[in-house]
Amino acid sequence: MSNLRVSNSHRIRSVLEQRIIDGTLPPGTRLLELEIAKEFQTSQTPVREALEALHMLRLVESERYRGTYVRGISDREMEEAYVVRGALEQLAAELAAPRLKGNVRELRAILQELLAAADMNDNQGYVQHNNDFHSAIVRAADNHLLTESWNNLGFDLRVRIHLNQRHDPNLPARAAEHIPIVDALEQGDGVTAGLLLKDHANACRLRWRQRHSLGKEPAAPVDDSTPVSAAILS
Amino acid sequence: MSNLRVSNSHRIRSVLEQRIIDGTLPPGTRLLELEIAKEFQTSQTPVREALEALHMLRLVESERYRGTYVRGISDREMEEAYVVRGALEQLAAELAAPRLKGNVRELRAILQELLAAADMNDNQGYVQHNNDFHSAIVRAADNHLLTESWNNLGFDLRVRIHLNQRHDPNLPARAAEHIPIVDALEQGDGVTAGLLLKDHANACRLRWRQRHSLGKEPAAPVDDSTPVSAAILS
DNA sequence: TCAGGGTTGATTATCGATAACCATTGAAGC
DNA sequence: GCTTCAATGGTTATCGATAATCAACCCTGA
Repeated sequence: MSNLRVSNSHRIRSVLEQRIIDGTLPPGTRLLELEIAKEFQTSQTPVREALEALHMLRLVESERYRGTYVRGISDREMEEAYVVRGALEQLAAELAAPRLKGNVRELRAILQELLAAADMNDNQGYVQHNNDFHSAIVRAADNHLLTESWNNLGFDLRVRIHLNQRHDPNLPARAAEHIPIVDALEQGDGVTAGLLLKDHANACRLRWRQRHSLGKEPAAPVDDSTPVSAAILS
Repeated sequence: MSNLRVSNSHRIRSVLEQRIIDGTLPPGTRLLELEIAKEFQTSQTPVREALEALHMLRLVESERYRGTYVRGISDREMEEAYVVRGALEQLAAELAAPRLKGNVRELRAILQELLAAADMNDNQGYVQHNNDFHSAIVRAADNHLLTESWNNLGFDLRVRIHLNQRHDPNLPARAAEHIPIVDALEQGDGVTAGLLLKDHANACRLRWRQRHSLGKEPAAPVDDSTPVSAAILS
């Protein structure tokens, strides 16, 4: 094999990941190790490693001696992810505020791109910049485990998967929710920024529910606690 | 090979994990695939899978073509973990409260064992029941992703690793902190329980700092925000 | 003495083949 | 017809060997 800078397993992982995201491999699709190995002109070994990695990303499921399948992401799981994300980002804002006080140049730049993408109704761009925005705040918190936990939610993956199905009809309004967050961080007010981020995640969750599980499962609300920030900001 | 109910890779993973935890394999130890394979009478393949799993647990580090090493857990990482744990458990309490209201029999049972272990100064038991306690609350939140994020912190592992070095000198006092948490949950007051859990994590973090990095790194505080619950409970 | 570059030993990454395993099927017994 | 169980086909789990890669060492020439 020629000079390979990335391992075979990594290459296979990337391709399969992309296919799952763009819907080429819909949920339920069976992933046969030898079949994939044949396609990528490799042996079974790197395929197994790639599948294991996808398993960690929760993109596939596997059963011993039974095989590996593409995993669907349920509306319920999506809602759960929003709830956890809200809590993690609230914490991130509180930790990041001292560092970002008077130093939000990068954040504002991302915000501009986000707003521009929203105005042009550019979904792809919106998702990208939105992820950059939240990621930047989390990284600014300077807590490696927090960053890793946030990444492990695989939120970008989830969103990109579902984006190929249905997307938010009103991107500009959604993008505008990010403005006061930057303002609060610029002033070093982490508590307010945190509450705004939490509310933002919750709002996204509710919009998600409206668009997908229209009125479904009202018996088991995931998190309908009162948005505390409403009172603070009024 | 005889009738194996668990895979070789899983068996190897468990043994190595235990050795890392109990200090048989101290941080920095190099893990040679073929050497381990020889010891476990297997080929390199299941060893590789085991090492990959340990890598996901952040117990080892590996570099391409360079090998795998046992990873140390720094005091800083330990503090980071406490901060994230506090946020996740605060959320867990809020979500779990409706479910646990008037239904904390299991929690109280665990609490009794926890208090008993603390009184007997039984470290092993304390760690076990303490983990059960927090785990029970997280599971009661009925949010799979939250549970997984919490598990991914690998808190039990971290504590068990460091437990073999130095442990909390006053277990009963620490155990007693759990009592008001159960009380709040029994009344369905998730907000209070959440704040108590957050404070509890923070207190653990500060005790940790006192015992380990005595007065070190005062320049970069991880999270010294005021414990909000103090005001609420007064 | 020292810098550069090829060589070697050690180790991981990958391979192709085999063993272990599960679900299904179909025949035999009831 | 229904149940039981052994044979079968398809797939994963594991194997032992080879290729790829890296770091350290040893030359060589200045």
